[in-house]
Amino acid sequence: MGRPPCCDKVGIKKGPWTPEEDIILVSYIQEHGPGNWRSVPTSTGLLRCSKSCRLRWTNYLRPGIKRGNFTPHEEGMIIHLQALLGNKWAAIASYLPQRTDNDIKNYWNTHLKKKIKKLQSAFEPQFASSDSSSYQYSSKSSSDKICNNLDPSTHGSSLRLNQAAPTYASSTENISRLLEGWMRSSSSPKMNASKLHQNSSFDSSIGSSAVTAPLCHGPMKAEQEAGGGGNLASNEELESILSAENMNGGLGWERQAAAAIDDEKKRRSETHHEPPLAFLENWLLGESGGQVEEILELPPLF
DNA sequence: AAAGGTAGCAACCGCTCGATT
DNA sequence: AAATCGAGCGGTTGCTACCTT
Repeated sequence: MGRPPCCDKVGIKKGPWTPEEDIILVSYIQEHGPGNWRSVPTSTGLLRCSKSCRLRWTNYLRPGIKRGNFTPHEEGMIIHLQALLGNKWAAIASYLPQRTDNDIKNYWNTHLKKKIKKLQSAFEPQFASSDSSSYQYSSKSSSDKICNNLDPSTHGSSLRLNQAAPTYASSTENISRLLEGWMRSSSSPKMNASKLHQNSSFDSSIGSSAVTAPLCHGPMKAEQEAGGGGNLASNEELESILSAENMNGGLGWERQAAAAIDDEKKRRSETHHEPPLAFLENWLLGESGGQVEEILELPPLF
């Protein structure tokens, strides 16, 4: 069945959003809450299509979004998750609650993909023929090498890893102040998202956003998105993985992760199944079990 | 100082899916 | 059952700032 475009494209403005448009959009959402995007252009007078309004909100204006440099730990998480999930940016974003899938995707394409390719060719000649867009661990030692060498502080990368935030972002920070009322109640991202989620006027969009997914639905949402249910391991497999992981008690977080990766590699080589994401969830989250602020405070893996 | 090249990122495009009418 | 809508997703594009020559 054919579906008409979200807008008739006549008289629709495209390109970068101006601060004035942002203010109009934020003001409208403050009053009505996000959702019913189709009515936003007509209600606000914005010459934008509904989809553009929604994207602007979810990728840029929505409260709780962290902008600017990615931390080494965030880099590490993205690399690990991309290795296991592939280009499932929304699923990856669900583990990095302050980042949008678009941000992560851009960061991967512009920074990490090159970085990994470079390291692959430098440390593992056998990597050279592989596609860096789907980086896989070939061995614990190689992953360790990569891990160690991804730390921007330990190698003189010419990449502009710490580029300042765009100047436009600073102008939208003013707009973000409009949202202070939402944010003031708590300084914790989890609390912010939770409180927002509790706010009935925002339930519809915030509750369904990828960024808040682990807060509202737990990482299983990412699991469902990435695996679609079809790639999940059986209960028996999960139990064996989890019990094997429990035997690693007392190891450091990084060693546990490496050990878990090793175990999973072995399991995958034996079963040729896709990774059960509960395994990933388990070693990423450890005991925190979805507590995002704890994830973010984990020691840098890279 | 100027021109050309490059990198980074915001935004768009096209598609799918689930819910609703 | 079909049509429509809202939302989500991944890939791609185009603008702009920065870098190099």
